[in-house]
Amino acid sequence: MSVRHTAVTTAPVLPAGDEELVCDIREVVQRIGDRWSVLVIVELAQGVRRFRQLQRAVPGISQRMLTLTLRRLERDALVDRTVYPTVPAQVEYELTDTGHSLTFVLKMLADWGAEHRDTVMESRARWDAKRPDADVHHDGG
Amino acid sequence: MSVRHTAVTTAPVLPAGDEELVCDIREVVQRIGDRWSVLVIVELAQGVRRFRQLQRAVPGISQRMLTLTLRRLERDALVDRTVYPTVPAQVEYELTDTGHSLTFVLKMLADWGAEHRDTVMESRARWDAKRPDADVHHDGG
DNA sequence: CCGAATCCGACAGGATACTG
DNA sequence: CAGTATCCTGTCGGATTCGG
Repeated sequence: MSVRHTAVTTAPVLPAGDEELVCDIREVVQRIGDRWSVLVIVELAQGVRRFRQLQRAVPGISQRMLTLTLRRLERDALVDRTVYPTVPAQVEYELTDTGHSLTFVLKMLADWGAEHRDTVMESRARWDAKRPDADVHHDGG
Repeated sequence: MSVRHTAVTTAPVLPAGDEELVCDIREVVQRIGDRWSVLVIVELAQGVRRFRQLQRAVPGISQRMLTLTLRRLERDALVDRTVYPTVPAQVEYELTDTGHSLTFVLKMLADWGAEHRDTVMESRARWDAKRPDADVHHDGG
């Protein structure tokens, strides 16, 4: 049950002075760092979904944000949108190959999160207990 | 130059109905999805850094945001903070083992970004050309 | 069913000035 | 050097309403 096998035992993963690399990370994180993109991608990773289906599968998302999120994903070639000219209209969304390739990365994130959640949570609790008045989460309240 | 070797050829990476997994992804992405955390982590991946060193290494970050970012990272046990009672004060920041383990994940993100940046950018350009008036990036302008 | 348009609140984050 | 405190703005995202 040791955790150390994930700790640093080898070379620096992120080489110094590689601005492009830093830039790439930033772009990706910023892209999927919004409130809903990841949740929509994960749901679409299961297969083709229609609009209402997605809205039900992602609790709390508004119509507006679902639309916006899907448009952005479509714009970035992560999601394909197919309109069937039925009445009423019917639209299907599915991940592109690029979008699917992202799910591998998301899996890595999930694994890291699962492995270190306890450590993070405990540290967080200790920090909050020691500094009850400091509010670092957002602006200085 | 085919890109298909990264496409989906195997099983679904993200199993259906795994709420915990989804939750883990969200937490991680939300945590490092802010404007500065990744940049600070990448810089600290090079080694121990002092406050001013970090500020110079991360162009554009304000004192306020550097402080906030470092506090949050410290709170989550991703960064260690060491104060030397010299005059003037001197403080050193370094990644914890947990923090270092995150750099592996960031490397994955960087690799994905590097590999798919062209695809995304081209799609984005095409989308914008086709819908010049639609502004999906933020609120409806 | 699938959206677009409008209004509005909350918060992240920048600029600046001040402290130890 | 290493922060803190205050003010202010831009942007994200929710609620609601209307259209195809």
